[in-house]
This record gives sequence, structure tokens and C-alpha cells, in this order.
Amino acid sequence: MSRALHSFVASDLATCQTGAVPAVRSARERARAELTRDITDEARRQLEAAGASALSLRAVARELGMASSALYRYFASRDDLLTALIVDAYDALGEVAEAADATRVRGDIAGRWRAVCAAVRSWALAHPHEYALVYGSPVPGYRAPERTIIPASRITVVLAAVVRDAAAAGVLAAGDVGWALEEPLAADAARVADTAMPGVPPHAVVRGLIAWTQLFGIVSFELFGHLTGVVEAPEAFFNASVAMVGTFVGLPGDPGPA
Amino acid sequence: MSRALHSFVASDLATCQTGAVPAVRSARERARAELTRDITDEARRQLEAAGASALSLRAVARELGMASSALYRYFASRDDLLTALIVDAYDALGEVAEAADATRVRGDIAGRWRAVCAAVRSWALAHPHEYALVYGSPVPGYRAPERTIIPASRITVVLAAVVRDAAAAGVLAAGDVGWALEEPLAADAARVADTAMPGVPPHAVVRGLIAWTQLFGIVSFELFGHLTGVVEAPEAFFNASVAMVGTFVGLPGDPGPA
DNA sequence: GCCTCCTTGTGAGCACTGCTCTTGTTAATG
DNA sequence: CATTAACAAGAGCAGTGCTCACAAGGAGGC
Repeated sequence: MSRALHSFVASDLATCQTGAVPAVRSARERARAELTRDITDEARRQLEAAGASALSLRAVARELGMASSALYRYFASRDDLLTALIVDAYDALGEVAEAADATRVRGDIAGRWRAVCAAVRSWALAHPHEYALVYGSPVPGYRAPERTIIPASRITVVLAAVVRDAAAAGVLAAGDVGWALEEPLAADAARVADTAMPGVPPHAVVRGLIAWTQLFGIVSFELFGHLTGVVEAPEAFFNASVAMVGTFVGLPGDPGPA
Repeated sequence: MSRALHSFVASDLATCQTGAVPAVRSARERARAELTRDITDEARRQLEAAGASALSLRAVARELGMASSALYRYFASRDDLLTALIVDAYDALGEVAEAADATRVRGDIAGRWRAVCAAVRSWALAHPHEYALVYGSPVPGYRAPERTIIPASRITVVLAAVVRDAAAAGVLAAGDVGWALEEPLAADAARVADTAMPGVPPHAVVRGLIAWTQLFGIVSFELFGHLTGVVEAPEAFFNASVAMVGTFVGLPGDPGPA
């Protein structure tokens, strides 16, 4: 199963990026990769149109002009297809975040932070059902397979890099609050720092994690309607949140929108 | 429709709280209220067992020993039943938050803040599917009716009261950041302050709203598995988050866990 | 008491779902 | 060329939300 997925991803990427290496791929393999992609594309179309639980294998097959049973040659179950869409969504979000980060020079910490956060919100607003699929409540009985954790970490890596670069440039405010972290949390902070933010002090790591949860908390609240009746200008609220939480993390102050 | 719901809620509460007032209610009304409660109870049982999309009207009817079509005499649709469960969930969460708030004396701002936040997390962990139903991605095509907004506001009222009382007691830190809020956000902050936090300066209102989104962001992340592999000690992380975000809002510092 | 209404419960039925299994077909390989 | 493995199709199962015609039984007016 794991191998099957791996080969699928590999051939899929090859099709997408280069389109080359035809000699080693038989017509069947190409057809399989193409049809697999057609299925996920149609499934994503239905997902974006009506949400995850309205996604129907039979409807996908119908739209593709094939028998519904034939679809099970490509995805073992509905959950399997959903997992593919989840991976795609994580990747898409990670990609826009990376792209937003790349629009600013490396030293523009505040600008990068703003850009990445704004990219997350924009992507979520543009792809609400895909965002909900990933950051909403997991569909019942569904447990995220391990293959989702790598694409899922993409966005967190981008956010962590901003904090790390701030610390490396010496512009990260100390932020020590005078009390020690509880032991298990200190261990978590140390491990996270070693993994993604070397050189960042534990308190700042925790603040970064808090900012991470806040970012997705505010986006989810806006998207899922919990802000209606309370915040009428969600974009302004979001911008202020990004700025305030940025300084909370210790990032350099904002010279104003640019 | 609205009247039908209203009468249901009224009779429901009467049954639950006093059990009295039998003279004005016919046997039919009592039977209806009882059966309505039986249905929601069984539905909640199934919800807690397997999640929202596994909730089946037919299964509920089967368990209650009645025809599935009879259930439509009490709830117009599956969404209607889900809405009743959502209202109940909001109410349950609001109740535990109010109860947690009441365990501390009014002047113990930090203790109240901690207690309320911890109550939200505890309730979420104890009722993951009900939490997901409310704060996860809304089920597709489902739009929250207006009747959910009042119970939904219960928890926010509790949180706002803590900030308001802190300001009233003069222990709320200024928290002005030197830059003015964007216009639409300033209007939101003023309105929210007037509604729930009179006397609290705009910047603090916004920080309170940020804390609100952060609270549910971190709980959702823990519950939906986004912390796995990153934070191994979610409770410690949560406690630190509550403390740090509390001071971010301007609440009085924490003299340590009590 | 009686005789309407109106509410309640029933069962059949429709259109749909995920998924399985058998049957035939086609493409790659020895 | 013959074998094998992948593939597509269709029937079918068990389940879903929901509708509708119909039968029982209280509630209220006479």
C-alpha cells in the first residue's frame, strides 16, 4: 500500500513537472498516472463546489464517464481519495506560504511574517472547503496517515524559518517572562528548537507555537462563521492580529504596511 | 417553525428544571417534549460514539423502536437535529465555563482566566465530537441558524467578563502599542466594548478577541491532531499559552498555579 | 355521547451512497 | 503465440435521507 502510493506520487510529479522519462514508463503506467490525476482533479472540483461530505465516488466516476467500481482500482476507498486531496491541500498551502515568504528579502522579518500569514488567510478564503478538509474537524473515523505529516509540516517550516532568521539576525526580542517553563513543555520547546529553530530560546519557541495556533484559530473562526456578529471587518482584525502576535513572539516591530 | 422550536425549548427546559406546570400542558405536549428529548439524547449518544457524519436518523429511530419516518414529526431534517445538538453543545460549554468562573472570587482575575480556559479545554477533550460539531468545519451546506448565536455567545460572554472586571478593577495593563487601529477594526472594537466590555480600551478589546481565537485555535489543534509530533505535552503547552496570552491581553500576572 | 379535526405512527418507496464480486477484455511479458 | 496481470463494467448488497399515502387515536366543539 505504502509502495503503491509512493509510485503514484512519483509518477504524478513526473507528469506534472517534466513530462519526460517516457521510455521507462509503459503506456499503462502513463494512462494510470493520467487517470489518477483526472480523478483527483474531478474530486477536488466537487470538493470545492460542495464540501468534503458531498464528495461522492459515484459522482466522480459518472463525471469521468466510467463505472464507479473502476475507481477502486485507483483509490482503495473514499478515505483514500480524501487523503490524496488532503496531501494536495497541504502542499498547496505550503507552496503559497513559501512563495509569499520569497517575495521579501531575507532580512525583512516583519514583512515576511505578514506576507506568510496573509498568504495562509488568502489561500483559506480562496479554498474554503480544502482548508476545512485539512484544518476543520477530521471526517469521522478518519485518522491521518503518516504520509500527510510531511506536506503538513511545510507551512510550519516557513513560519519557523522566519522566527529562526529573526533570532539569527539578533532582532528577536528576549521575551523571557521570569518564570520557567514546565518540564515537559521545556523538552518540547528544546526539541522543536533543535528541529526547526536552532538558536531560538525556549520561551520564544513556545510563543512561536502559540502564534501558530492563533493564526489558524483566527482563520478558522473567520471561515467557519464564528466571527459573524462580533467582528465585521475580519481582514482588519486579521492584520492587527498578525502585527500584535508578531511582536508577542518577539519579531521586530512593524514599520507600517508595505 | 420558529414558534415550534420556541415551544420545544420552553417545554424542554421546563421538563428538565422543574418538571412542574402540568396543568397547562396536555398529555400530548408532555409526550412530545419527552420524545423530543429522547431523540436528542439518543442522537447525542451516537454523535459521541462515532461523530457527526456517522449520525443516522434511521439508526436513532431504530434504537428508539420507532419508524424512521416518525422522526420527521419532531425534526424536519437531519440538519435540524444537528442544530439541536449544536445548541445543546454550545449551552453545555457555556455552562462549564460559567461554573469554572464561579469557582473563583470575582477579584481573582488570573485565576478566573485560567479556570475558564481550562474548562473549555476539558470540555472539548471530554466531548470531542460535540466540540468538532461546533468548532470544526461546518457540515457541508449547513448554515448556522440564528437560534444558535445566543447559546454560542455564552462562552464569549464569560471570557469578556473577565477582561471587563480586570479593567473595572484597574488591573488591566494599558497595552497600547503606539499605532492606531485601522478604522473598521476600531469600530468593531468600540461596538464589542459597548456590548460586552464597557470601559475596556480598544487595543485591549482586540487583544481579547485575539486571545479568544487563540484559545479555540490551540484546543482545536490539540483535538484535531495538529500538535502530534510537535507538542508532546499539550496540557503544559496549553497552560503556558493561557498564561502568556493572558499577560498579552493585559490581565494581571500569574502568581503561580493554584 | 358523538363527531369531526389534527396530530401521531407506519410501511412502502425513491434516489442516492460506499463498496464487493463476478465476468469479460485488453495490454504487457515470457 | 500464449500466459498473466491489470483493467473496466455491471449487478448487487446494505445502508442513507426523505416523501407520501394511509391507519389509529386523543382533543375539542356540538
